[in-house]
Amino acid sequence: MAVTRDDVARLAGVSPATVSYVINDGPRPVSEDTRTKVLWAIERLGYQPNVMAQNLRRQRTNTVGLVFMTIERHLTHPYFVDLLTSVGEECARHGFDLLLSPCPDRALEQSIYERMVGGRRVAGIIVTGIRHTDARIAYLDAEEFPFVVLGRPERNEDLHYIDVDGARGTDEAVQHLIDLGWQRIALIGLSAELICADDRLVGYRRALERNGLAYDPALVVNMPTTEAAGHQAMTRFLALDEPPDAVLACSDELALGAMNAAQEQGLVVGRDIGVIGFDDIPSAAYCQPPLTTIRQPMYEIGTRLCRMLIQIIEGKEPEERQVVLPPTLIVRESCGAHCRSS
Amino acid sequence: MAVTRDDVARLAGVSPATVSYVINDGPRPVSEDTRTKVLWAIERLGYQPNVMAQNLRRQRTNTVGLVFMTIERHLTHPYFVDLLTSVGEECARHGFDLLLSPCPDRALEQSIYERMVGGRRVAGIIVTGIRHTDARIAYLDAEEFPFVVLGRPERNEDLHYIDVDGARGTDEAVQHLIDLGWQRIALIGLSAELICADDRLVGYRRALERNGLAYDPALVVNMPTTEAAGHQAMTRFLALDEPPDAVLACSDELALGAMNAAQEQGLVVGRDIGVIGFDDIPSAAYCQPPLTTIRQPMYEIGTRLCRMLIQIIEGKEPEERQVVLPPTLIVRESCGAHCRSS
DNA sequence: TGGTATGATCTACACGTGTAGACAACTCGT
DNA sequence: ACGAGTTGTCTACACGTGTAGATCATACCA
Repeated sequence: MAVTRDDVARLAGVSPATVSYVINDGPRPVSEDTRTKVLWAIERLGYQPNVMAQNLRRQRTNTVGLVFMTIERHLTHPYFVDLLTSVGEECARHGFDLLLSPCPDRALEQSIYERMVGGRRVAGIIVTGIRHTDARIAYLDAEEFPFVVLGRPERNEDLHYIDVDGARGTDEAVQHLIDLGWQRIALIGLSAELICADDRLVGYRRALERNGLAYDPALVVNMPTTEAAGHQAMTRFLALDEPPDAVLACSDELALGAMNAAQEQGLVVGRDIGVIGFDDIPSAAYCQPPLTTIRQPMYEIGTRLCRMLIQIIEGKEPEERQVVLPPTLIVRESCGAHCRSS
Repeated sequence: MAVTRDDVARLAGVSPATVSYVINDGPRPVSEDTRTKVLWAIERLGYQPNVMAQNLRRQRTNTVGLVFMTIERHLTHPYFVDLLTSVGEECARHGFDLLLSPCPDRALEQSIYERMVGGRRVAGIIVTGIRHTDARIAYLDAEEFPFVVLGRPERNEDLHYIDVDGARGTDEAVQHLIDLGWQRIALIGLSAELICADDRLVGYRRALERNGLAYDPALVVNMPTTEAAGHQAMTRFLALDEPPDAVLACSDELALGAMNAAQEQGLVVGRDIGVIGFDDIPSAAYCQPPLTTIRQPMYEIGTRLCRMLIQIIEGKEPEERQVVLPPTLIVRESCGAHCRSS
């Protein structure tokens, strides 16, 4: 049987309450003398408070929940691992745990959230992959359950979120392509239901318009974030009567697939066609040619998002409520910067 | 205030115990009549049992723990996401949750496990990235805590694990390279502390020996699983007086980095130098040239591993105890199969 | 010196559930 | 018709903790 608070109290010659006061730096003061005795007994017995009992008593778990879609990938893999890492580390810093739930089917999504919330399995939730009129946000709002959002929901007045300015990212990327002399620029967008897909389309159109280029719907597609989808999109583009001479893909995985398709057709990426990705995953720097891409500070986002959530859980006013971070264009070779700028 | 079992009991006109018996299909029988009334009341009130109270009473959480190293990546990103997905889905099938803990520093590792085990935060643990004389396994064994292992620990008589036959994978890959006419084959291995690093070296040497090729230590390095490391290793190889004409990398990310380095030097991968990777991550099929690689059935491994663990947690004898799965060589173009077989 | 404020500690209970023990109603064989 | 067995239900407690209320010693002031 595991050692309990009562054992510690007995060994230290104090009451169980006093042990709790020491452990929690509790609501009552404890004399230095007693504290020492208790700490000694804790050490001696190797006592660790029973988390299940603490949770029941506090009516709260020190756990943060995160649901991730395993179909229609809404986050690229490396990007997602960065998020997990940063969120997990920030949790650990505050004595929190991270509960992860994959969602293999949209139909199960609601029940997964209800399970987390209704069963009080977690104290707060990080929501990702925001969609138009997202039922999850309505639900969490109605339940008055603590949550923060990765991305910018539509009705967001009193929500807590951190987002990357996707429009700015695509705008800068398109401008960069235009500056290099590309004329007919296609966009491989994200799944249309995602709000950030719109956002990125906005930047794309804005840059075209500013430069007096026409917007051609035939040059825009929406895809899940996979190499296969990128390959498919590029193949389709190249079969057009008037194919694009450059492509902006809304994820690096899409971009890798697109580059591959272009290369299959004998095109030299960077010379015959320009390609830019989004995210700056590790392999972007090591593909051939190295991929120009729009970096998102994912690690930092995860950290700040998690800190925000924990502050909400603990009833404090979070230091930051709504953050929009700028992305950074990382210029490598796939956009043609090295062939064409001379 | 949340609705409790007592509320349901009151509404249904039965005792709280009866409600529990219905919910758990409990240790006592319940009449069909009563069951209906209780289920109606549960439905009506939207009752969900309080997990914290259940945990305390049962002295067990329905939670599986997984620790992952965030330095010295021991798993490639896509590979790791597959593991998370499959483990998470299998957990959900059994009503379990998945607790994830990143470990940013080897020095913290022990305390992370102690936190999970000692605080009874989880009911069982999945251990990955097994090292020589691994303290974690000794610890979990000593605590008699339920755990399963991804990979094959050294002293494994009574352990539960699932592993991929890495030696067989590297053996087949080297044989394939030799069959294609490559003569001087280098190995970019994993971090030397990993047991599977040894395993793969064994297969590499076995294939060389069988074909009468000398083993040259200058052609073997150990690296963390990153593109940067692969790039560095290849650069070093190519600077040798007698550089290799083919390279087997123990992860696809290493292979991508290695291909990139070779291409920087003007070599055509598949013609001037053969490259084979390990894992078959999604981008392996979409890099240029497409990467020949050794596929590991990660999704299946995660599923079976998790099922094994849950059976152990529930006190059943697991259906399988020690499994070694064969990897599969996926031939694409980076090995030169398309140039040289004609 | 008596009264009061303060600090340190203890006793006792609630959190919501699972289930053992008690008990009542009902079945069945003799 | 009566005891024994079975079935269905209820009452009561334990799981280990956090903390409010009570208690007690000590310090301080008038």
